[in-house]
Amino acid sequence: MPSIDSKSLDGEETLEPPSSLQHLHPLSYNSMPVYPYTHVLPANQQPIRTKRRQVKNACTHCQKACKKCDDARPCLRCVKYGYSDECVDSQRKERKKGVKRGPYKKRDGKDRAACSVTTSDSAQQGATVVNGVPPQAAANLSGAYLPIGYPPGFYPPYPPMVTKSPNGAPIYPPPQYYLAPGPQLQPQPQLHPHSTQDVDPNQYPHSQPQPFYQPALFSPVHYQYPMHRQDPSASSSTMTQYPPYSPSNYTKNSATINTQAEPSHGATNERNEDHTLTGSSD
DNA sequence: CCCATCGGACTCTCAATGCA
DNA sequence: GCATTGAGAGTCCGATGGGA
Repeated sequence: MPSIDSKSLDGEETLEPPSSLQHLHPLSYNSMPVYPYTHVLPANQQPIRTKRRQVKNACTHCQKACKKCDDARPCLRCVKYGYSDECVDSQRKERKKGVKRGPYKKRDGKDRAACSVTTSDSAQQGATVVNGVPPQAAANLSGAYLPIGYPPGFYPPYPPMVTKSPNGAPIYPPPQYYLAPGPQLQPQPQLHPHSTQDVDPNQYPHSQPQPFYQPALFSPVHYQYPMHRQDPSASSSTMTQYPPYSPSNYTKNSATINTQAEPSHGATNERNEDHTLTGSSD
């Protein structure tokens, strides 16, 4: 029985795909890809560390345990530990208002120049953001260190343009890539991390990155490749509003996810969340 | 090996502030 | 009105220790 790699849950190591799959995708387990994709950087350009990414709202269990959560409910950690039913967003305190802040310090020109194209955070991390594109993505745009399978320009703007609808749900731009089925692999028995029975549709939706690196565990047996839309603006001239997450939006077979159709969730996605390649746009 | 705990570094959010 | 700033609030890394 395969189990969810606890390291990838708590130790933040990314799931290592089978060696034969390592060229396919380097995403971390939880749909929150870490950029830059350090495995494609030359050794002398390996960043000290990548920027940590946070979910908007950790569930109560992860919050209490100070462990990494994810946007799905139940989150992976709660699924693993059997807290699926209790996996709910933690309450956030209202931000204080009316706090006086005093006059702002003016940054000198040198500082401004030093981070003219960086965020304060990325400057801290030594990661330069160029025109809204993460550093490695920028390199990819120029054709350098492009991971196999990623066409130039595959990466979305960083952060992605996300606006909010009147009801507060985030609105994402239409994806410019979709996933095309790749070559069929050896058929594998349908497995689920927690059951040999049918997957409970209320369980964690395993529709996100699995096809890229754990086909043996999750099936389908097709790899998928990101393909550029012929005409993104023609396919959807407006921003796409994502419905709130609902387990019914998922199926146990991620091959059935129509990555060109209305995305299945994303209402809780971070503003600067990278897009995954599985079409759920989070 | 797995899990719980937790200090503190890190990240994100957004009201206050400043400027055109 | 919009951009910038920076403090508050929250996340979660990583070390540590206990139990099976």
